[in-house]
Amino acid sequence: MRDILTSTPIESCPVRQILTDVGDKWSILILIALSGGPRRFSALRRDIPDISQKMLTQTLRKLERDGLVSREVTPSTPPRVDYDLTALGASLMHQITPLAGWAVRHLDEITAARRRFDWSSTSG
Amino acid sequence: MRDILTSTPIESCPVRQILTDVGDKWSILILIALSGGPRRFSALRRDIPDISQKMLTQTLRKLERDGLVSREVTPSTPPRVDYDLTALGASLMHQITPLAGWAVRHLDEITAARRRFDWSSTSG
DNA sequence: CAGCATCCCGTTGGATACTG
DNA sequence: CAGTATCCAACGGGATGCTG
Repeated sequence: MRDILTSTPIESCPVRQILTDVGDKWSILILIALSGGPRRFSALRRDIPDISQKMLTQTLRKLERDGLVSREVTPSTPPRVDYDLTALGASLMHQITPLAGWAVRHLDEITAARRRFDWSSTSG
Repeated sequence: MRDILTSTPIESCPVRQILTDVGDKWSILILIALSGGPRRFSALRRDIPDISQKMLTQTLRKLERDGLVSREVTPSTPPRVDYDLTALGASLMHQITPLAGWAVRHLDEITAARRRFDWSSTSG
């Protein structure tokens, strides 16, 4: 597996592509919110209280561009926009879920490792 | 699942923690390189030609701090440092591998979606 | 309601030079 | 060989104000 690193340009490493894609500040939170079912723009804002309107729009556009999220506009007044996971997005979430499980199970371990590291840097 | 978004502070979402951790520019590439077995600093530089020495050091330190990578110094002249996955790091990679498989299988689909999106933005 | 446009700052990461 | 230190450019992302 190691040879894929040198044999291909960095950018084309598929694992890296999706991790940098979904590894930004808001993408997974949006995907998690949408995995509960379709959701309007304003509903997503309530789901993720800390996100700014700019970043929600921007991240949704990116996810739509990647084919992970669908966007359906109802041109009423006021306008209404529904977002949903595509089949591709849902299949990605099926991969993320076990990873989430791992994260939950091992978060304490990571936190403990950090404490040990910071401690032995400070004192010993 | 959606309620974990509002019921907890953003930072404590475990999925997000590991994704922002491993989602930076170099972490996974290093973890992939190390999943082939222990590796010296200079060997890692060769495995990942584009990485700067600064970022290799920095990222290795972070991974070590998180308990994902071990660092063993042999104080000879010239010095020798061996890096390896810890048990925790290896178990994380067991989660990443299926995700990598997904990425490889669906990369074309994502690329196609992007082309469609960019095309319909430009013209029609 | 669901955006877009602008300004601005903090962080990430690259280039380069030096060291035990 | 395996780092550390410094400087600097680029990008991500927050705050604010305006619009169909």
